[in-house]
Amino acid sequence: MLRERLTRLIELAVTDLHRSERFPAAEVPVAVEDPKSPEHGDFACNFALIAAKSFGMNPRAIAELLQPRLMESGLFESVEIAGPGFLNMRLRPKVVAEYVEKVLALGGKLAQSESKKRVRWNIEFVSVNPNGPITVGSGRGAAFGDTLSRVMEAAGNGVEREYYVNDGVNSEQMRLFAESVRYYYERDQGKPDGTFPENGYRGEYVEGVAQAILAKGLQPDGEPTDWFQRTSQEMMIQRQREDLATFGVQYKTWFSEQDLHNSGAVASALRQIKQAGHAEEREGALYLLSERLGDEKDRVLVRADGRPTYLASDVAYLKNKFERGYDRLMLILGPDHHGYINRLKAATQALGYDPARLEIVIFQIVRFVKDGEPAPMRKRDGNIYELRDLMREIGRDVVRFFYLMRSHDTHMDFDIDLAKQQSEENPMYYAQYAHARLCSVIDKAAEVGFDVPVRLNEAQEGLLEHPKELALIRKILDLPHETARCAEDYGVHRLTTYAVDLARAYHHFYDACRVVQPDQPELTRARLALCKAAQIGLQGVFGLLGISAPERMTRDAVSEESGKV
RNA sequence: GCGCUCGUAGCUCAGUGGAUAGAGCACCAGCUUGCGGAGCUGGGGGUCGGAGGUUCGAAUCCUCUCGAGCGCGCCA
Repeated sequence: MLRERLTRLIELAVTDLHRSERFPAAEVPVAVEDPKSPEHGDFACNFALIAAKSFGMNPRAIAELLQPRLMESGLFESVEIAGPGFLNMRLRPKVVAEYVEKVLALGGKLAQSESKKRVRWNIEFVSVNPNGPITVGSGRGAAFGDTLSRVMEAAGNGVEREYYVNDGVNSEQMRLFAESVRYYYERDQGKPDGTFPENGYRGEYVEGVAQAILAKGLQPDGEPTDWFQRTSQEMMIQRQREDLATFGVQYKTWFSEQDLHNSGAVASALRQIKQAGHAEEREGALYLLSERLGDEKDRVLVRADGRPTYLASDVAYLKNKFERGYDRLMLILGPDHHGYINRLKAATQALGYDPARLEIVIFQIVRFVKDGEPAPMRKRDGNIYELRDLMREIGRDVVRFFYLMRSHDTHMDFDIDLAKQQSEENPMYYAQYAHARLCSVIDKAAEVGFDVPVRLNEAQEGLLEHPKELALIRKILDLPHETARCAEDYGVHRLTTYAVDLARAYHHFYDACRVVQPDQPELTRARLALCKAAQIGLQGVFGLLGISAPERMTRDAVSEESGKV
C-alpha cells in the first residue's frame, strides 16, 4: 500500500530523470525499506547507493537529483540525504492518517496482496503413513504447510491442499502394522499363544486399534492380514483427519495410493516413461534412468519379483496431479526426505513436464525439550509423542505459533515447559492480548456512546498525528507487503514476528494515547477508527497463522476458542 | 566418503549487500486516584564458528576449514 506507493513514486522520478538524460540508461530496481532508527524518518531508500556503479555517478549526486522530485509530490514533510546517499523520507502525518479509512474499507481483505499472476497450486503436506498417528514431528509440517497455503491464497493464488495416503497393499510396513494389530486383537480375545511380529509396532495406539475393532464387534473376513490392514488403516486415517482438523488443517483431497494401482495409472505411467526412453530393464528390474536427469543414480521402479516400488506410485501420482491441471505442485517434506528432490524432479522430467513446476520444500527437524532434556519422540514405553498430546498440554494456538516462530529451514528446539508454564510471558499471548485489549477499549467506548466510525473526515484525520499513532498505522499497512514476501520466499515465520511487532505498536499507542475521552469526541472517534484498523490487521495476521483472535483473555483457563482440547 | 541444512547475546532465535547487528526468555532498576499491569520505561550483556576472497560497503555472496543434525535400500 503505502510502501508500494512510495516505490512507484521513486520509480517515476527515476524514469523521468532517465528521459531527461540526467541519469544514464540503466535498469536499477527501487526498494523502499524501513530505516534502522526512527530519526531517519519513516522510510528509507538506498537507490542512489545501488545505482551508483551502473550509473557511473557519485551516490550523493544521484540522491540530490531525486530529492527535489520527491518533495514535489507533496507527500513528505522532509526528504533528507544521509550518510553515503540514503534518501530518508518523513511523511506528512495526514498522508499516513488517510490510510486508516482505507484499512476500514478493506476489512478482511487487508492481508491480500495483488499478485502479478494467479497460479493454481496443489500443495501436499504431512502425508504420513497410515500406520501411526500425527506426531509432534509432523506437526511442524502441518503448521508450515497450512499457513503457507493460507499465504498463497492471500497472495491471489488458487490453492488446493492435498494429503497422500500411503495405503499401497504391497507395503511391507503396512503389513507389519496389520500383523501387530492382529497380535493384540487375538491376545485381547484370549488367544495369548500368538507371537508378536519381529520389529512390529508397539504402543498404546496400536493396542487401541485392536481394542476398537473388538469393541465394535467387527469380525475378520477373508484373509485375516488383508482384513486387518484395511480396517486398521481406515481407523488410523480417521484419527489423522481428526487431529489435523483440530489443529486447523482442512484438506481438499485425501488421495489414495492404492487407487493409482487399481485404476491402472501406475502401469500407464510406467509405459509412458518407458516409451519416452527414460526407463529400462536391468537384471530383471525396471529402472528409472534418473541419473542423466540430475539424480545421483538410477532408481528401481519395479522389482525383479514384479512388485512396483514406492517411486512407481510417485511417478503415477505426479502424472495424475499434472493432468488435473495445476500450474505448480508443491511438496512439503520432512528433513529425512531431501534425497527425494532430485529423483522426483527427474521423474517429472521423464513424464515430459518442466521440473520447475514441481516445488519441493524441506522443513528441518524439530527437537522437543522438556525439563531441559531432549524429549524422545518415541517414549520408553513405546508410545509416540502425538500432536494431539501437545495440543492438549498447551493449546492449539500456542503449538501453531511456536512451530511457526522459526524458519522452516532451521533446526529448532521446542521448549515445552516454556510454552506451557511460562505461557503468560510467551509472545503469542502478548500478541493476542493486544487484540483483547483493543476489543475492551471499543466496548468501553460503546458504553459511553461512541461507535466505531466507518469513515473519517479530514478534521479527524488531522487529529491522528502522535508518533505512536502514525507508527501503528504504518505497521498495519505492512501486512499485505508481508504476505506478498512470504508467498515469494515461503518465509512464513516472519508473520509471527510481524504479529508481535503489530501488537507492540498497539501497546505503545495504547500507552501513549488515551482513546476514550468524552470531552474530546472527535479525537475519540479518530482513535476508535485506528483501533478498528489495528483489529483488522491483527485478525488478518492471526488468520494467516491459523490462531484465534480472542476478545477476552482469562489467566486461569485457556479458552475453547484458542484450541485447548 | 558424497549430498542437504544449520552455526548470530547466558538460552531460544530474527535479520531484504547498506547506517550504531535486533527480539523474546533469563537477570537488574523503575512506572498505576485513567480505556485490561498478560502492559510500559530504562540497564547490563556480541571475535555474527574460523580463515581468505569479491565489493565503496559482508552476519548476508564465493572458496576453504572446523563443528552439529539429517540423508545416501529391488524399505515406505
